[in-house]
Parts: sequence; structure tokens; C-alpha cells
Amino acid sequence: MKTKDKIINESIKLFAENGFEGTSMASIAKQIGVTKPSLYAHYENKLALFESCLEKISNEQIEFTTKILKDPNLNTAEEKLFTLLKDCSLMVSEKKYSFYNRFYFLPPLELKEIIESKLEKAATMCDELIANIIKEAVNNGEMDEQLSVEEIMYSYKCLMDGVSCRLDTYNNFDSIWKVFWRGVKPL
Amino acid sequence: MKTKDKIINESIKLFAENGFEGTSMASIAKQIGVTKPSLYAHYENKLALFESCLEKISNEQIEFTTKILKDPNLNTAEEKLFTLLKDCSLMVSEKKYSFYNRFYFLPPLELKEIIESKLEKAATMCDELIANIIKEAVNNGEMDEQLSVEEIMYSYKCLMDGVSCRLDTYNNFDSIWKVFWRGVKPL
DNA sequence: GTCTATACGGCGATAGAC
DNA sequence: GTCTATCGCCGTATAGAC
Repeated sequence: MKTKDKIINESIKLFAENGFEGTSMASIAKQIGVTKPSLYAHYENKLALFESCLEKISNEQIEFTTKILKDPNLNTAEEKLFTLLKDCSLMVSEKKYSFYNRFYFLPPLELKEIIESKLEKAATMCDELIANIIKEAVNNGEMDEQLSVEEIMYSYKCLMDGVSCRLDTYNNFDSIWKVFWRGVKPL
Repeated sequence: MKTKDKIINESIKLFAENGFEGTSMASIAKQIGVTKPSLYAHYENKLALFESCLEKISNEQIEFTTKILKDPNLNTAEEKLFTLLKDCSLMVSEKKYSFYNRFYFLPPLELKEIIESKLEKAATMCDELIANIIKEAVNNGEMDEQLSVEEIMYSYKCLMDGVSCRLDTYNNFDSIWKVFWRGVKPL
């Protein structure tokens, strides 16, 4: 792997674990096995490096969500949405989704606008994909037509936020899913 | 208000907004209108100040949860749990619950153990209070007896985590609550 | 592109006068 | 208890040799 790619990959992990201010250029360099100034040969400064991380994570998030929700092996909305919930949570342990969550939920004030602008596209696209699944499920009777798409959407996204901010507590998703599904299926 | 109390109150807000490393002693001093060394007359160092914040927040969290769940004006489990969910979320904008969440969900690695030990009591006590409400509701038929207390507990706590980590998205709690309650009430 | 050496600023913390 | 002045450290970032 090229140095530039190593830098990005390790930076994502370190930023996810320690935050922006908690991650020093020295610690990134050490992790890769180069010296600090080498980083500046590939990225103008710390902020530029961080922005590249945001872009990579944003693209991966879209790719990941699309792959699951358009997977031909997953037939029902229930299968698709459950798999997405579970896999997002598993991604937290790979330090990728936790990067997304950390900076989405708790952006450092001075980076807030940059982060929002870089992650907005992923957030919008993923929301749209999920909304389409829900619409279809309401129409074909898999979910209760007495509920609006917005109501289901808010609930599902709340589950996603909940499970992804505290992984260890939710090693068993089945309970959470059971209650949610009782709530959205036709009575 | 005494200087010592001013320090704690402003520190909680600043730590909640900017994290531990993102909050300098200088910024706390400036916010209060004193100089940096004055802080050290009241707290031994930055960590000791932070630990005092943790203790205050932990106590307030217990007090707050107890007040709602034991409120004689709230009669049903549904009223109590809905009120708790909503008010926790509103507390985020007062920078108190967001302090709790920030350090509970994303503790800086070197402070992880200290934070857990200081917030453990609040977490355990609040969980117990909630579990009792749920048990009672399952027993008196307000919730479906085919669901276990654990299943409902996981789901409710997931909602709490979800709504409190992203306040702006959930200004309308009714949708989320509607789906949850359909999920737990008797069929 | 990578290194050694270094500039410069902000940080936590302290000394000592009032 | 509060201040001014200052220390030592570590952070980002750069200069310049190889």
C-alpha cells in the first residue's frame, strides 16, 4: 500500500478513537512508521488530511448502505433494514462507522460546518435509500399503512443512532428489533 | 454565586461543548472573568476539576430521573417513560445531559476508567428505576406480558440513546413514541 | 519522498507579590 | 483568593540536506 493510503487509513482509525484534537500528527506518523514531516509531503496540513478522511468515510457510507439495501439476496424490508442496523453496528468496531458517528454527533465547534458539508451527501443519500424501502413496505402491506413513512423513518433512524453510539450494550439486536417490528407491522 | 460554583457550572458547559482536551483552563477562566491561576486555588488541577463535574452531573442525573419516575402526577408507565425520554432530550440543550452523553459514549481513552467509575452509579440507579416501571407495567397489563422486561428495557434505552445524541432531528418525539408504544402494548 | 533539526504558539501548572 | 510573570512541554508546521 502507498504511503498516502496508509496515512488515510490509520488517520481514520485514530481520529475515530481519539477525536480531532486528541490525535496528533506525531501519533499518526508513528502508527505508520514514518516521521512527522513525511505526512506534510502528502497532505498540506492536519485539516486537509482530516477532510480527506471525511470524504473517504462519506463515500464508504454510501457504498455500504447501497450494497445492503439493494442486495438481491435480501427480499423483505424487514431483512434489509435489520441487516443494515446490525452491520452498521458491527462497523463501529472497525472504527469506520464510529468515525462517522463521532464527528456527526459531536463535531468540534470549529469544524462543525466543514464536517456537515462533507457528510451531508452521505446522510441525504442513505436517508433516501431507507425511505424508499419503507415506502415500498407500506405499499405492499409489509408495514402498517396507518403509519406514515415519516413516522417509521424517524423511529428507524433513532434505532440506528441508538445502537451505533453504544455498541457493547446492544450485542443482542434481536430484542430491539422485535419491539420495533411489532410497532410497524400491520396490527 | 461563589467562584467555586461558577467554575463548576461553566466547566460543565464548556466540557460538554468542546470535550476535555478541547477545553483549556484559560477558556474556563475567561468565561468566568478570572485569571487562570485563580482556578488552581479551587481545584488542584484540570483532572480534579473534571472529576468534580462528573460527580455533579452524576448526582443531577439520578435526581432528575427519580423526580420524573416518582412524580405522583404521572400515573401510567407510558406517561412516565415518555416524559423521561422527552425531558432528557430537552436537557441536552442545557448542556447537562450532553455532558453526560459525550463522556459516556465517547470518553477520551485515558479518562475512560475514571469516567465509568464516576457515572456508573447514576447509570445503574437510573436503569433500575426504569426497569421497575417496566416490570410493573408488564404485570398490570399496560405492556404485553409476552415480552420480557429485558427486551423492553433494551428497546427503551436504545430510544433514549438515539434521541439524546441528535436532538435537532427529533424535535417531534411523537412519531418515535407512537411506534415504540405499538411495539410494547398488548396486541 | 524521506529524513534531522528547529521555529513558534498554546497548553497545564507554579512562584511569589498583594 | 486573586493577580502578573514565567516555566517546561508538546502541538502544528517548516527549512533544508539526502
